[in-house]
Amino acid sequence: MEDSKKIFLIDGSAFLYRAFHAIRSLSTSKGHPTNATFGFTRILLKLLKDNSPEYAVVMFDVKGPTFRHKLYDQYKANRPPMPEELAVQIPDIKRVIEALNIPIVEKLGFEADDLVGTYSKLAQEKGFDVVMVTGDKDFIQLITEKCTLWDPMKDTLSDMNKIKEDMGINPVQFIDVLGLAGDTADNIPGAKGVGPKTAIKLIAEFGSIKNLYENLDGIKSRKKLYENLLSGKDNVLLSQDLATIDLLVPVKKHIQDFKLKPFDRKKAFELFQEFEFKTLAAEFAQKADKTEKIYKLITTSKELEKLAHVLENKQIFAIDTETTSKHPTKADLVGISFSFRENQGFYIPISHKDFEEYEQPSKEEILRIFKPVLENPDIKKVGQNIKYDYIVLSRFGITMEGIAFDTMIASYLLNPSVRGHSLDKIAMDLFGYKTISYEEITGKGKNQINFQDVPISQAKDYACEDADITFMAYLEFKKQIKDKGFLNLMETIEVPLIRILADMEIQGIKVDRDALKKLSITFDIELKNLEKEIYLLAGEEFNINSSQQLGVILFEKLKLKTQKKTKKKTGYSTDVEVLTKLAPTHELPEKLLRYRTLGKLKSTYVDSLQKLINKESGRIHTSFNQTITVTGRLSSSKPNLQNIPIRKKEGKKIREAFIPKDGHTLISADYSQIELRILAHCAEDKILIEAFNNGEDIHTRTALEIFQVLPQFVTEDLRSQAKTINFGIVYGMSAFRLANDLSISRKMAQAYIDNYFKRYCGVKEFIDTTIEDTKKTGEVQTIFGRKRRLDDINSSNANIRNFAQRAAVNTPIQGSAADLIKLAMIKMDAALRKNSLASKMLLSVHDEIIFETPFEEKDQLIDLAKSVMENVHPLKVPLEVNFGSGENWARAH
DNA sequence: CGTCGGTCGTAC
DNA sequence: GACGTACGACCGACGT
Repeated sequence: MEDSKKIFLIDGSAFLYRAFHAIRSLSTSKGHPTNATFGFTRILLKLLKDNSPEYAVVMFDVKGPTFRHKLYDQYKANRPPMPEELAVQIPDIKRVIEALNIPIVEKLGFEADDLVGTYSKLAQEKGFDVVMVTGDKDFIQLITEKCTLWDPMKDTLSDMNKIKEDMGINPVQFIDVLGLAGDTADNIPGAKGVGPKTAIKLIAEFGSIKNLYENLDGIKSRKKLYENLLSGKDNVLLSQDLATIDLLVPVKKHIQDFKLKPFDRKKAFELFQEFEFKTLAAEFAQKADKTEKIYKLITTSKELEKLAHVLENKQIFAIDTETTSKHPTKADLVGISFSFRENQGFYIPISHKDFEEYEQPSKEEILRIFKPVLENPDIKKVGQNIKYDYIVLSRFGITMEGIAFDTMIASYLLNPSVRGHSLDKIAMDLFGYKTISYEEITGKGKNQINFQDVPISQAKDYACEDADITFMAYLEFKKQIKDKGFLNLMETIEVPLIRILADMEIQGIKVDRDALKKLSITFDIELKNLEKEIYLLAGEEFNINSSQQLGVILFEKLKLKTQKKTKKKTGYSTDVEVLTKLAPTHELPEKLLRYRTLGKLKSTYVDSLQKLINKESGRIHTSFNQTITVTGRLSSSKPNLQNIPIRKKEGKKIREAFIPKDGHTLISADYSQIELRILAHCAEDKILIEAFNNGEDIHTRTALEIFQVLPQFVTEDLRSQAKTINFGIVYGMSAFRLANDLSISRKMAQAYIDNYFKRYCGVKEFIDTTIEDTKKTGEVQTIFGRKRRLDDINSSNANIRNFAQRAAVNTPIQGSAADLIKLAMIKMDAALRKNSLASKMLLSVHDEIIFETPFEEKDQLIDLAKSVMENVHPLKVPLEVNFGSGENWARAH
């Protein structure tokens, strides 16, 4: 049996509105609204993807009077005009539909409904199965055995049976239902007092409006209804006519005209770029035109020497390495690619396993020919995440010099709020290129092969493209970085930092594996015991790590007092705050708190750290990420060494496992109150500046100011409260939160905050003007000109707006601190070299630098670091650095 | 079996 | 609703 053909009749007009309202706000960077276009496009693409229809057409209403207006001059009279924001998107939407090669039908004097009705009839006559795609219930009347109604947004399908079951009527009787009930949205009156429910009941009972009126006496007992129907008869008959979808619109196009053709991918891509639909654009992008590209494999000595010679005579070139691992500190070089001209690339295979028909140069030959160029500081290099290449080359025996630009960092500086600055993304953003993906070459998941096993010819295309696009992106980003005022930041901070971070990663930090092993065992024993106790107290075994299961135990089984819901309202919160509050009422919460603490330490630190000890070096080599945070801070991962515990007793044990190598000591240099000092500087607050200039204890000073007491009465408790407020101010803390943290009333908390701002009026003014300025410019910046856009600051949603306001205040402070410590690292590195010290910088933790120093260099290092770090950049207040040293990180801090 | 959002906890 | 910036372990829902 042959399947009959299917056609989708899409009610475009209904979807305009639904798409418009479903997505609250979306617009291009120029402010052109795109929410409806995006919503519409998404529905359309999903429909096409899920159903792969052979035939489809989109129907639209045409602006202007229809036959219904002639019938009834009040038709749709109460409907407000289409919002301007939506109206301007209609041409855009039609362009998208055209690019997708889907036919559009519209006709003056008729609504989309009538076109759907007419074509539905025509299609069924030709033996098609019809799917009407709409959210409009009026279409129910068109449902037949061969015609169904699908609402893609609710994903509900209505057919004959469903209507019969749900309403007890045949679909065609729905016209009469609408006649009785009317439709407020369309200003169709119907009968007074009769809504959809009553109307359905009546039609189910009487079959039709005609029959209802012929037998109206039958409902005389229901007086009100009877009277309403009687007096509203004219309206009902009119409404019935208005609700009837026209099946005989004189249309020109034939069903055959609705046979779909493939998308015009190029057109669609260009549209999606214009509308800034990044993901969609990426989907529709084309690969770069290979005929324009010249990608060459370089293998023979002659070719290698020629290439090296060409590179030597370039001002700058792009370099990219292919390796055996994503982690640079254990990656071995597999190949190198270069580019120094758009659309060109050269690939040197070095340690591919399968040579195919190619000869592969030896490591010695590569070193002999390329080491001089790569180590020449006068020949500049650009890369995409060139820190990675630097580390890999360093392991290969080449210390790259002359790093001049990094496209990943450029992309980040231009917009730090974007997540991810991969070359793929950059290629898409700048050139609309879809690059060959790593997975395309190596496969993914368990089938992924090592780059060493990638055939050389494929590796060549991939590697050359990366170098080529890096060079192209460099040319473009160089202009943008200069034009937008980031050149100084780039050249004096970010680029010099690359090599320093790389050296720190290469250096790594020593950990005492045995100490971690012992700790793991100790924790494990206590965890096992806690587990037993918890099961006993709970009366059953469950997964303690599942906050969901735990919530059920605590609040349903044991009926403990519920405290709060989780942030996303998915269930009971069981966080530390809740458990602490519950602790006095039951034994279980206490045990859970202990279990959580130990479990966290064991899984996140003790066990994970051991796995990341490098086999060659016996040390841990974190990755410092330079392009992650929105404020300009560095981040650290694999492992994150910026959140190693310190505050609690058990946590300290983990820090104790970080140790110096033989004959060395760990030295920690940390900026004291750097953020508050920056606040003092930016806000030019008299009291804050005075306090820092006098070397006062800032928390004591704040206590004195806001509690209005004499210095001798500032107790440790008051100082601690003031400390909370000092930190809170930088984060935009509310009275609510402060009250909670200090266990005081909200009123009291508000009074503290008011006092704070009264005394530190410069801070108050700084906060206000920062927010005002951000509203105007849409961005904030740090002392060194690092910028972050905060368009949300003008959001109509108070939550979103408040969030942006807090970020607006915090970012210049946190970001400036990041700038300062980065600069300090750069100057420190230079100072170590200049003084020929053997000390190494190992880590940077936001306001702290950790050094590994030979015993005999300790005093010299501290003197040097103190002078360099405290004088890194003049501010309106002095910078102060505290030092600690010891046989482990805990002692050093 | 991988992905992803949610929750929780660690740091500055 | 209510404190900024990160990373990551674990759970559980969901898709393949």
